[in-house]
Amino acid sequence: MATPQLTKNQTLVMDALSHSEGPMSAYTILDKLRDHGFRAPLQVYRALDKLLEYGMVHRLESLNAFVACSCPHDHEHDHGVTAFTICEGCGQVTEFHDEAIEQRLSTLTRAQNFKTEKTTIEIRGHCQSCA
Amino acid sequence: MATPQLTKNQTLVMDALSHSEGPMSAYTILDKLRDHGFRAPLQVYRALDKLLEYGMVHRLESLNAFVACSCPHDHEHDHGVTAFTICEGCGQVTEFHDEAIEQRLSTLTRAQNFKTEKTTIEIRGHCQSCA
DNA sequence: AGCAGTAATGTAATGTTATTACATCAATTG
DNA sequence: CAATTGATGTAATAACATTACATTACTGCT
Repeated sequence: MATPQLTKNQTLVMDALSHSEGPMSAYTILDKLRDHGFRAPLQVYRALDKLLEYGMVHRLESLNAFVACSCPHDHEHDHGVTAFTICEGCGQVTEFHDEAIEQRLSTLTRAQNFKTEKTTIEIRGHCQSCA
Repeated sequence: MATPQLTKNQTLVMDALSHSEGPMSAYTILDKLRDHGFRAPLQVYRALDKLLEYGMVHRLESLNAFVACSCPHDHEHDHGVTAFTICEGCGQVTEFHDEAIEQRLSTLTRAQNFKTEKTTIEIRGHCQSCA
């Protein structure tokens, strides 16, 4: 998917996430952007929907929070399954991709004739520094 | 972990989940149990916390909902990583376990010196019937 | 320029999920 | 039986997300 030109609100939300150390909730983003004219949650959620669609942002289901995609390159092609380690101590989130896991999940879902649309893999624990 | 004797509220919540076709939200459980004297969300959440701890119930992060564990036997030992396919059509949830994925995740987290506490794997899509 | 159609935005209200705080009751034990 | 601990009851509030509707901005066409 080619990354389209972002709108004003999308750009603001993307910048907020990019400059953040870790994941942010929609309401945290909202608060960060009040100075830029944001007033309501929907402004954030609408921007996030698009950014998720473009693959520039990921949603962390177990945190109800969002992070900028850590892949440096553009988002023109799908990166397959994305997985995360999430440190309970410092909040650090590390994104990774693994072909072997992807293959294995594919085999398993295929065996049930299940058509995968989105895969969530989130590992909660403690990072090296916080262990 | 040995499964302890369940309290009244825990039993009610467990029964509600066991007899349900699919996952239920905490508030749906609450509504089902009003006739049995439930009045407040906390009664449900407290019971769920224990049932999760005992491994008798799983939380589906991507749905904010809960399902009874499908393992038939008691819950005295850990089953390692649990994964789910979740059909967007009919809501059917299938629990599965795979040693290969577990091993691979273990290798990957070990490489970052990450100490895993809980792993979430949820695959959204469509089941054979709903494809 | 004028117009129509579409995408983006603004705002309010509401719906859904989860937790905090505090009081009470019940079972166990020394 | 006092003391502790675990379970429960209740109210209030916090946190996360969506619906509905009005308005504005952009695009393409004549």
